[in-house]
Amino acid sequence: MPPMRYKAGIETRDKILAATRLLIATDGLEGTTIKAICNEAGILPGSFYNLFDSKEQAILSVVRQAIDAVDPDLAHRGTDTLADLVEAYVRFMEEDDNLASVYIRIAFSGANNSDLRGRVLRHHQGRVGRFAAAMQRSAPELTTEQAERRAETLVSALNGIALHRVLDPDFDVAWHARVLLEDAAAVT
Amino acid sequence: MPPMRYKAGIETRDKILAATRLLIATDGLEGTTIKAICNEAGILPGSFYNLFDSKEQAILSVVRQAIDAVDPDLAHRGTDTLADLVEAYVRFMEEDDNLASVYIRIAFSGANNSDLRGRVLRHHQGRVGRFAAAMQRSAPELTTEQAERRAETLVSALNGIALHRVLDPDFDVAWHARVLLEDAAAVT
DNA sequence: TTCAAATTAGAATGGACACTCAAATACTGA
DNA sequence: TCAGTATTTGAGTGTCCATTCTAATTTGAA
Repeated sequence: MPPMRYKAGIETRDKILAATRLLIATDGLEGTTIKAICNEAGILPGSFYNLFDSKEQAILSVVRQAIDAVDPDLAHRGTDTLADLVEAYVRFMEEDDNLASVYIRIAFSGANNSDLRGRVLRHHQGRVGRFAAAMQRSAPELTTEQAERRAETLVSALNGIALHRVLDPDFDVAWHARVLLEDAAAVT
Repeated sequence: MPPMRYKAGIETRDKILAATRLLIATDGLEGTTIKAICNEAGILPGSFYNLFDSKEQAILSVVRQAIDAVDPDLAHRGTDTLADLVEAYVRFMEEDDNLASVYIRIAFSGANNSDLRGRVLRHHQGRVGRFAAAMQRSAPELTTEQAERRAETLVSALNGIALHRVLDPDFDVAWHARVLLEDAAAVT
């Protein structure tokens, strides 16, 4: 595995990642074979293995992209409202179409693979934490544990919405997400 | 494929279905191989193919069981409240553990297979319809379309909860489902 | 008890898959 | 231009999978 010194290698690597991303998003993990990736990228298996040690490695790269894209670092400021967080998720799903499908498909299809599972679970924890913090900011009477639990409800429900959209591209994510948000807000 | 006249055949068939159900629930579709099924059922491939035409057929049988179990025919009376429907779903998930996991895993992992996809989608439609009807019963000011949309939100969100539980068996489905229900009820 | 049919055993087949490798070609710094 | 390394090629390897087949065994009705 020579270390990509020439332009051609970098371009091929990008083509491979784009192909992998597209395939996971549209066909799921089981449809994402080396042959399919090479086909989509317009290369041959030898080239793939010149740049990646394994299929797993390419998939992990794409998953990392997806996880990074779910909540942009805006959220780190610690001043976002719940509405901001939900809106960011909705925007991600609408704009970063394929990456969003990757995120959802991996979170649940690939849940048996230990590497992927760990990565996704850790990310989910952080995500719930951020939602909980935002809830407490707007409703300080909630204990941390109460906020965590309600945040878990909301995040899981949002994932359900996102999941539905993977199956039905016309599903109006923005509308349904807003309903969940408003319902939750009306109570707290 | 001789037509199961003897007791032994029926027992073997049951063992195969139980093994398939367990494997889909715990390992997902990709872990459900003929070898694994035979292993779990304590038989050999020859016996499997004496009773089923294909692996697909066994899986479809299990999926049919799961779909039938999601909402027992109680719901057909057309007098259920939203709370009844949610409670029935929660009970299904808590009592029929493996079948519930099968339902969720198939709905999303197997979403590429045309046969499974059609079956699951059709079932989902009916399910949303029943939730919408219950909503309209308790809030007659809603138009049919409004009720349908809100029902879709709730059912998707519930599926998100159910999905989370497949990944984390300790997830408190009943509690989170109740939160969703109450939040939705508080608004309408 | 007997016999035809049901059931099981278990090796064998063919295809798809992830991955390897040696040879050919393309690139770029000197 | 040229040498040396990056990159591509495409056929090949071994493994695992679903499925098939034939011979053996078991069943139960008469």
